[in-house]
Amino acid sequence: MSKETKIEDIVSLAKRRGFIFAGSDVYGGISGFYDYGPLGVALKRNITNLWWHMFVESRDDMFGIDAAIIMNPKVWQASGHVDTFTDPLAECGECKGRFRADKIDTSKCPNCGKEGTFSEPRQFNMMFKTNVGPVDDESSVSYLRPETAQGIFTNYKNVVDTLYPDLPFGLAQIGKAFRNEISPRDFIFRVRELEQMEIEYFVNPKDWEVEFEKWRLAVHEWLKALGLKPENVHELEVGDGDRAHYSKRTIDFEYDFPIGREELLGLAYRTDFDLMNIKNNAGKSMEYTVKGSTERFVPHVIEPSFGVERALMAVLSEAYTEDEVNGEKRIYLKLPEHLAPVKYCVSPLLKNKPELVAKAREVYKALQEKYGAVMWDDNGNIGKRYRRQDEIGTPYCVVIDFDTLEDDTVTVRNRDTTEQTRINISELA
RNA sequence: GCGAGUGUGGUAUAACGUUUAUUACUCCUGCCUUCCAAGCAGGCAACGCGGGUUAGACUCCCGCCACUCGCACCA
Repeated sequence: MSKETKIEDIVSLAKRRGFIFAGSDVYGGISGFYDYGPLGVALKRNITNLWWHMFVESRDDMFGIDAAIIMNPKVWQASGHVDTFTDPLAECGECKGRFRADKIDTSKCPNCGKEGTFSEPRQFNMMFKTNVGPVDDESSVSYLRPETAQGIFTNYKNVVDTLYPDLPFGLAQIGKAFRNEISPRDFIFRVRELEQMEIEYFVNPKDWEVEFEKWRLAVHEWLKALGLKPENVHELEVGDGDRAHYSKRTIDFEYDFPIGREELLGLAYRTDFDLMNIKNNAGKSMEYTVKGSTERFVPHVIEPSFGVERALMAVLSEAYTEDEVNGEKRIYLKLPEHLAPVKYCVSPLLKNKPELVAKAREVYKALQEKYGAVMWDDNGNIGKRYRRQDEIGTPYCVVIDFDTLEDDTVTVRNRDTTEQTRINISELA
């Protein structure tokens, strides 16, 4: 990321090149929702796929899950979300302070001391409400999940009953969550519909510190794989007063976004809080019996929680680069190859030479079959195509020229260095 | 949700109470082009939405929506 990169530059590029659009754009947009265009989907998928590969497919102790977005409302009562988020808040007309109407004497403002200035209490709940089934009353109310974690906890027993994995083991999930934020801000940083990649890692309580440390290191590996420079990543040890009540240790991983240093992901030790909240029909907690022993306990949980949009925004911020070539401004996305939405762009050097076009088509087809994410471009001149590909972060441009017809070699132009090398078609990859 | 500000093609912008709303880049078509946004010809494309004032509103007024910045919120 260039020092002076502004969020507007990224927003503008994201729209111009088909990465990210305002939600419902043609109708004037809707606050807190964004849509992904062709390039954005590709980039986002590359990120989530990388995560899934890294934390699920390549490990023996991790299992995937995909729970429904709408759950039994009891889930949100047990987790505390219903109570926590239905606070009636009243506002003082004098100092604009907001207070729990059920916790204070609303005849006098505890902040400025004015009397009789409070508004009627209003409900502020971050959960999106909906009704399940044809009846539209209190009995049918449920919520769009405000986090994916509960979908994992509620399936803990199902997984243990079916696979009975050794501890420690983890369940991973990628999915949407919804929060009715009062004021969504900063592009895709704070949104009302978001995607999370979450892991609940179940451990023997005596091992939590060791496992927590392993996860701390694993998180850094992940951030490295995203191409984020270590100097832009910061660990914030969340202090006693600031942690959620159930957490004994939390590290916020922050990133130097163009909007400032903000939270990118969280790593929390949640003790046995979540599993203790869930009881089976006999009122029993989710106990785990260590195989071949009589040791029984409710596992403790370490939760690495990743926001997809924030990862995406960090990747874009890190990759956005402006420099000068021949006195002209060049904008390019220095994306890691494995994240780039398009891996190769194939062009004939000249569009009006049928033999070049035919040969280029051949190469294009071959690469597309092998990699999928390949683009064809024969518009304008070659320099223009390079710049176009630069803006979407395509690492390599392959050009077919007259020599290709003779000896099957092509020019491969590197996005970051703009250097060109001549290689045989068979060596492409 | 509160306060302040801002809304013109995809992006960035100009002007104006009254002809067909300016310009650049992008984009599309054709010509040309033997490696970094060249050139020529043509083309698509905008006054956020609704109401009011007016003979006439992109321009003035009101409401809504969206965005930006503060506050608050971020369990």
